[in-house]
Amino acid sequence: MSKDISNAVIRRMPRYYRYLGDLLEKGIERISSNDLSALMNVTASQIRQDLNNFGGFGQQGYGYNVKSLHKTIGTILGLDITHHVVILGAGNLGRALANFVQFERRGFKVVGLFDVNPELKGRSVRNVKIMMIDEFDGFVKENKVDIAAFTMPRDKAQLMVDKVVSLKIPAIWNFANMELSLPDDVIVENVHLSDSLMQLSYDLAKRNEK
Amino acid sequence: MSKDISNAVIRRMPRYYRYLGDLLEKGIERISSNDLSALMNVTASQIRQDLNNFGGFGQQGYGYNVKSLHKTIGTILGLDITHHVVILGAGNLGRALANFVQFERRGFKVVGLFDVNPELKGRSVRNVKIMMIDEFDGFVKENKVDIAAFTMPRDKAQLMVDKVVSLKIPAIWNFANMELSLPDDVIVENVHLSDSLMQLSYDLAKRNEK
DNA sequence: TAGATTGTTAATCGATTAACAATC
DNA sequence: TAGATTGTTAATCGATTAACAATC
Repeated sequence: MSKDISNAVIRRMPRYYRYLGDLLEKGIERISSNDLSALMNVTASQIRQDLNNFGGFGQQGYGYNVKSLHKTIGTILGLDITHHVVILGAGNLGRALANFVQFERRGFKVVGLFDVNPELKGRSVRNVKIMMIDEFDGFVKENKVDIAAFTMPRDKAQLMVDKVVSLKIPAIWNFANMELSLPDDVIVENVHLSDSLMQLSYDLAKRNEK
Repeated sequence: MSKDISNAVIRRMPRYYRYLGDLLEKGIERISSNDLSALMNVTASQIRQDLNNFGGFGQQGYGYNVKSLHKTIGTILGLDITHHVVILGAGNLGRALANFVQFERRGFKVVGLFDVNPELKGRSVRNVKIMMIDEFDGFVKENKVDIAAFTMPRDKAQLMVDKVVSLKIPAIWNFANMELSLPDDVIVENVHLSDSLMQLSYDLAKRNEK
């Protein structure tokens, strides 16, 4: 039933989810597209269009039930499924991700942390032992792994891509500041911190220009 | 001279910059929009349109000079200007950012790291001492600060927003998993790791559906 | 000069917004 | 029932792609 929903829509879903989560915490039961639009600074029309890609979740004259909409979007995003994550690179960034509490709440379970630095061997982060990278192959063969987070230095990244592909890990969460070349069936989600910084830099430059 | 270039275009500039940097390293002197488009998996038309927003950087019959285009895009993005950054929250993520080498290469200089945890007091990361948050006001009054990176826990974020606004720091690089409510003249660049994870989750769910 | 490739206009495509009938 | 608000169609707007004359 994948009607191929546009990426622009998908990218907005986590934001809806976040806002609905906040409303839920505040104990708000229902909300109209109009009120939500004021809160989120988008048009009510867009909210209704977006949600209707997945089905009619609202009710005329009432609006949307916060709790059930939140849950539904969670399901759409696959947050009710547990994903097993390995983190490749146990430096500050890798450890930050391993400590990231949201992680587990959203169904992402860190099952392994790998590094090349022998000093880190045996240390653990939130009950996950840091292993050496030469144990990686064996580990993946023994354990289900859905996502490999790339937090190693840039120069090790392409090498690990090849490993990940040959081990048939379906998805990569890429923090290495480079474009990974990959077969089409591997899912990649890039977090280019460097690009984000450049955007900030541009905005500052434009501001000063005025 | 800000003709208000569309955000879609701006968001693509860092990627061009990255590719051109790679080409430069490989010693490639010139490239046509056509060759670059094949490399980057976008249309040649889009490349030419994008670049022409800022001026005619190419030459008919020749293409684009890699080195000068790289430099020009760097200037457009404001990478030749030094920005002073404070990191608010010296946990793993804050320390990871402080260690981020790209950072300084792009004109971002970490001038201060702040935390509430007294155990961290006096420790330093890449020659930047960790200070206590109560020293923050004084520090900002003595030093130029352009960007505050928000790497503290979510519940401290809105409090720090108020501080940043009253101290007139122009920009926030936000890693806290929440929407910050801010006056319009404060620049914010959000890095919602949580959203990125959800996107990944969605892609995995869709894949499994097939 | 001939060939290549840009800069730019025009055509197409897709995404957003507006409007309103359906309906709770 | 009357009022509110959705779901959805139609209109608009903006972004991408195609095409080609200009020009190096």
